[in-house]
Amino acid sequence: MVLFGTLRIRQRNHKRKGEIMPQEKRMDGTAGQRTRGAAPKTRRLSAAERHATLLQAAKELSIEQGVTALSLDAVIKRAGGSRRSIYTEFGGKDGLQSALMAEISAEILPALAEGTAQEDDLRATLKRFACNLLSTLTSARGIILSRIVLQGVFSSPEQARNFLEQGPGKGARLLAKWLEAARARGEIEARDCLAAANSFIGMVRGNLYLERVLQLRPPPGEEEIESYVDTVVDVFLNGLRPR
Amino acid sequence: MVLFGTLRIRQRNHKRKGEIMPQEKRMDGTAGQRTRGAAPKTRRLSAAERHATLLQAAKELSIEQGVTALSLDAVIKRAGGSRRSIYTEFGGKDGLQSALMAEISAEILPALAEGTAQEDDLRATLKRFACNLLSTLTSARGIILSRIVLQGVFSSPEQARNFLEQGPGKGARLLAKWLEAARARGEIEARDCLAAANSFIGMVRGNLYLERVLQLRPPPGEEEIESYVDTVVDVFLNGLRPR
DNA sequence: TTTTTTTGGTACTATATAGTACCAAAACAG
DNA sequence: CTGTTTTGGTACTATATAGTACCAAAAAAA
Repeated sequence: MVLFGTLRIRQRNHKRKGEIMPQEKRMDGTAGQRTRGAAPKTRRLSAAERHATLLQAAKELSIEQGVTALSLDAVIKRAGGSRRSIYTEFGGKDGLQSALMAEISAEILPALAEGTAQEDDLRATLKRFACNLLSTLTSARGIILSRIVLQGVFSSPEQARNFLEQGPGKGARLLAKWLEAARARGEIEARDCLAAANSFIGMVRGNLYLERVLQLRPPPGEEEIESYVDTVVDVFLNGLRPR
Repeated sequence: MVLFGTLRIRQRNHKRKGEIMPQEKRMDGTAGQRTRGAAPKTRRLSAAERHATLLQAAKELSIEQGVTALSLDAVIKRAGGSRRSIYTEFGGKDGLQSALMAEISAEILPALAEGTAQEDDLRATLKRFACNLLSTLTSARGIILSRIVLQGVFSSPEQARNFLEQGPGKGARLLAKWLEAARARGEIEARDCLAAANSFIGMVRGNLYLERVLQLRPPPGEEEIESYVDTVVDVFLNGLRPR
């Protein structure tokens, strides 16, 4: 029955190409007879609840189908509520995506550049840093964020720059400082500590990150990460040791 | 004659999704008055030429605006010819994208796993391999291919697997063989040569590849690549040297 | 040249989906 | 309880774009 109605409508919408804007546009009036606005049965949500629910639904859908496939209809269908709530809460699709990205960034980026140096143990410092980096990057959230950034390169290059700057870039600078301190103590030998830091981060990402972004494997377990990081740190530190 | 038959068939296969098929569909008739099929003025192209031209246009547009934004209208507009040629040549958008991907893969993937070992000089071998890998990966084509793969993860995971397998994966296996040989000669010390190879490749990719995929910088010059690779190889080989 | 086949160009259909309008019911204020 | 505001649900518009139909002109065949 309902289906019948929607089919009718669909057959009627020609007149594309932004044509002259027909007079008969009938922006309402006479609408009394129609059976619109049927039956709200669920409890009303608060603004904050709606906001969170919508974001959550968007996040899940992004994980499941990719960010490019994210449609407002799907978000509404999962989150409940009406299309309008997206517009009141986020201003539209762009706003929703920005909010999604901001939220995930806030969760992820700090973790990518996090770490405290243990003055007396560079190896332990590197290991902790690398484990944290790798597990964050390859986590489900890290992967969504990566994909959002990757797929949005053309529409918002600033976001891409920001991601790299605030994430791996910041991490590399932090790491470089530690390396410089170690060099000053004579523990390692290196020409360009920032370059070395970037290499290290690249080495840590290795294949795992690529495989994760390409959806070819589940997130690694803690042991897997630790074992891989052990090897990497060994090679790296051995490579930098004074001769 | 026969050919005619097949064309007809292709033109006729609509009615997807088994939809309701409205009565007034007016599958022609009365078309005599319309001024369709206006004035073809350009020379006709051969099938091979059309094929190549379309692919080239698709490639350029993918570079400029990203693969997800690729539209058939845009391709036709750039390549000339008619929409139909896409369907006769490639069968549709999916076919075009597959062809595009196949073409770029054929150009790129072999280069990612290319290299010849110089028995007597592991360092030089690694350097050549790394330079080649890095310049290929960060080239315009390498980046398009990466993006196609990245953006198509959900629609065609096999392509993603294939990319990783035939590209970096194959390269890592090749590299691992060289490392094993060097280990047998006592030049290096390593537990797991394949893991070491993967680390090395990750190190080579480093930040450059990420920056390129994110469209944050132009392709690196030869000197930049060589200088970076020098550092990486130094650290790596030093890290593996016997104690 | 005349006939047949192929193809460029265009019109058109079908569909997906972003965004808007609006009713009626729920929540809320008094 | 009564009137006002908010919001869920739906109808509807606008637009982009994949895919189809088909004419007429160009190329090829006869």
